[in-house]
Amino acid sequence: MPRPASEYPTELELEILKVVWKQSPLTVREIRERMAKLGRKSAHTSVITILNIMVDKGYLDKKKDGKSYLFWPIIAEEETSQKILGDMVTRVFGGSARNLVLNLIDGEEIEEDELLELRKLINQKVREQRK
Amino acid sequence: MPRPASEYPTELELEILKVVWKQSPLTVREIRERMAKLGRKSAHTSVITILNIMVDKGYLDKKKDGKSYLFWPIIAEEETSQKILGDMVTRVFGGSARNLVLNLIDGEEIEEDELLELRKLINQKVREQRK
DNA sequence: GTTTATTTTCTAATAAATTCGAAAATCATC
DNA sequence: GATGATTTTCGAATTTATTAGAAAATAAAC
Repeated sequence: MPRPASEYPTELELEILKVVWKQSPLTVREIRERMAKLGRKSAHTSVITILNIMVDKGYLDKKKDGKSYLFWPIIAEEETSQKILGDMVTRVFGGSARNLVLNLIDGEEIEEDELLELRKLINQKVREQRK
Repeated sequence: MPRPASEYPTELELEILKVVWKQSPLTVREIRERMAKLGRKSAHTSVITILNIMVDKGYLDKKKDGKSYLFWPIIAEEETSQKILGDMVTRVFGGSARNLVLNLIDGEEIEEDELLELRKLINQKVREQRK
């Protein structure tokens, strides 16, 4: 038994999702154009193939519109991100969200103003939970 | 042109790295035993194959010891986590570490005491940066 | 209604990731 | 130095992820 299928969108699928999360429904042509603009150039048929796989996987839905199809997402961005992130917490950080954030603020990824904003957000969250 | 090779350890490679980060050097047999204990049962030859790939990729080094080889990591856990995490910030959260943490604390992943500890850690980091 | 442009369907190829068996090599032991 | 146990080498198979061309379908335009 080789590699199991990913439980969440693959890299390419995520790029497509980002496009349709921003605006939808879109035709294949429109999705392809937006992907190209983001630096990912694929043949028209390649895009169709992936889109149909994504429909099969339950990430997108489609309906005929004249000669072509319209596609739109049926999974939400926030939940998808959460799933990917949750998997990373488990796999990379041994299940500890704390360790993830620790690693994040130890890297160079994050600036002081972002840190201050995070502190504010955490305070809000703590207050919310206490209600 | 299909999928490009991953820039950081794959899922299985990461499992093996976790084993050798914990203790090393180890023989194939020992690595295999520890993986089995963690729920990942593979044939002896499968483990060898992966280990040699990991040596090729520069994740591990090995040296002969009697009839068998000893393996140990030559990449650090923290840097590896940072790389994976950084890629996720880019790909999933549009480059915003802030958005990642926001998503994390909005999920159910995190308890109040962890939140409080995070706030403490952020305060420490802010103070450090100001020095 | 035939030509033309666009779109989809169908088929297939390629590389990465993962898997492992048969055979060869190695070392210990008798 | 033959026997046996363990280990590695070598070759190959399988599935996912990604890619795209040839042919067929569709709608528009003349």
